[in-house]
Amino acid sequence: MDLKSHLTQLFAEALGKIAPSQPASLIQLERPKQESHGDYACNLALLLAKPLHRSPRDIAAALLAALPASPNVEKAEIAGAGFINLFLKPFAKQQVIPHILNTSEAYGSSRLGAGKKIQVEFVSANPTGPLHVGHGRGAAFGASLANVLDAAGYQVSREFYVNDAGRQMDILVLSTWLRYLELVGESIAFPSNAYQGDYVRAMAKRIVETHSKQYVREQKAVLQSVTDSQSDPEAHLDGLIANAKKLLGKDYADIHRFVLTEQLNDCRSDLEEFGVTFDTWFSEKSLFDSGQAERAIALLENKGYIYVKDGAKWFSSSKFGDEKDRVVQRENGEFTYFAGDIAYHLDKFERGFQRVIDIWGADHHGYIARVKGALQALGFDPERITVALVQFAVLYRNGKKVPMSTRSGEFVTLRELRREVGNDAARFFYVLRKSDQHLDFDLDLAKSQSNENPVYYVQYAHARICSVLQEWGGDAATLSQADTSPLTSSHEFALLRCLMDYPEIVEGSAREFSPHLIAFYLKELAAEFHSYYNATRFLVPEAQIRSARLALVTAIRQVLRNGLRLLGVSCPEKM
RNA sequence: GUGCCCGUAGCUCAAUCGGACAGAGCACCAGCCUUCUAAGCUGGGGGUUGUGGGUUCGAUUCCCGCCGGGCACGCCA
Repeated sequence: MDLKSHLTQLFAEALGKIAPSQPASLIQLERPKQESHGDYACNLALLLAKPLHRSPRDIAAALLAALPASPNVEKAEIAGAGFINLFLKPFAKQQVIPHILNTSEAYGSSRLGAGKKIQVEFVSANPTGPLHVGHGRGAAFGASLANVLDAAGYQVSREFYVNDAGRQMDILVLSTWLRYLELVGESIAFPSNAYQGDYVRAMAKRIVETHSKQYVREQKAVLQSVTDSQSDPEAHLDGLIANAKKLLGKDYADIHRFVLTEQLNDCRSDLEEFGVTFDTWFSEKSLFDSGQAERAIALLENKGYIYVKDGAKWFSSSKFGDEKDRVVQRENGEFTYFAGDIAYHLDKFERGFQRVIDIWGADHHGYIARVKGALQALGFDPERITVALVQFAVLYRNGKKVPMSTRSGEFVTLRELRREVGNDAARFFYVLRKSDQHLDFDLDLAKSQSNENPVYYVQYAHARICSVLQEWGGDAATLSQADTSPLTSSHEFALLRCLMDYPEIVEGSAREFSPHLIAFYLKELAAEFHSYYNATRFLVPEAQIRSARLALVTAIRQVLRNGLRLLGVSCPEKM
């Protein structure tokens, strides 16, 4: 049993003696901010004041008297309004070192998730161009969160929803085809609202190389009865797309497939290099091809939540907390994106996930109510879906905001960012903020090799420890047997406390879906270590003291490794 | 206009499912390398937590009003 559970048990026994009718679930132990308040504080007396109609300090005194003795507790005292503060014996704190050294990479893992199947869906970018720095944040956040949930004992599945159906893909196909026509000398004015990026030209070039003039069509036919781009740019695009489909026929499907494959491969390798991998790449298009969308809408229809208006089918989402009803099938028979999402979430639950986490860009927040509503209508508990909104990352270069727009081709890609600041800095910076906060990503700061850069600060602590152990030259495996009783300085107690907290940090991070807690914890642990390092020499002649200190720093190194691994950041041994 | 998110030190951000005197980093000032990595450390000044109420033994945290910022309000995806 871990220390905190042991202490909680003590209070449970005391509570049983003085107020047997009160539930033990009331008991909460917290880490006081202030050192003089001990190692753990319990507010049970304050919580009992009202139901017992007694003063908190009275109750605290009774609890204290009923508290069983423990070999781990030095003393317990009443403070403030009625807190009971526990002070641990040094031995109880020092024990964490052999515990960490024995459990190594498993230290911090827990059974909070109890093996439940949980799915984390993230990035899910349109495969219509390179990932940009906004996607990078979703990727870093999602990957870290998935790792944290994994450590917390969930059975985690990482999924990427591929938006391979719909108009944006058609625009990309059209864009590529138009660039292709340019290359083979059959130029048609390139619409300003088509995809402008160089990657489109690159794909066109590949098509020329592999298919020569196979996809050339008569200029006049391409522009046949297409709306003028001046009067209505969007209708202009749609007209061109319609003509492209008609003129290219099966060739259109080939280009579509080629373009999609290219983009997905690019996306996949980009993310892999970033340390972000997925178990499943789920195709939106497959939901429509397989009839799953149709089936999902039919299920809703059977339950009476679908009606027809203006020729379209509507889902009564307003009955489930949405502002208004939403179209699921258009007048022309096509399903909307929303229909796909209903089918997709239904599929998630049918695959047996108890919990589902959707990580979306903040601009999708209006979408939450309708998706949860649809699942509720289908008979599922909407609480099983958690939507984590990730605010946009705004890039700053030379103190100025970098403008971004995918369509205009004016954006900084995730690749460029990674090349510029490195994977480690990018991963760490992205999760250094709560996900629902705007992120100002300062490029100059992230790539500066200075102490302003938190990722180096944490990695540096790790490298320093490696360096010490190398200098020592002994066998680190023997340190788990070391006598840790000499560790009694204030620095050492601060570090022991920090190390003891790690499992709770991981649990809290999992419970609140907040990987940033790991990043903040690591900064704090590194700070405590650097401070200790400067104040204390480890490789001292006295064998007992030396072993104790080396055992401590080795335990610190282990926790730094465990935490950095959750964030997908490397642990260099030299810097 | 309606809905959601956010307002904390000069700047960028924390604050343990309501806890005790609100904490870090940067910037600024003053110090520390003959030692295991100075990408480091030590010390200092910095706050009416946007604002006005309410609930509570206790509020940065929960509720309401106002002010300020962001996002969303399509048979787009």
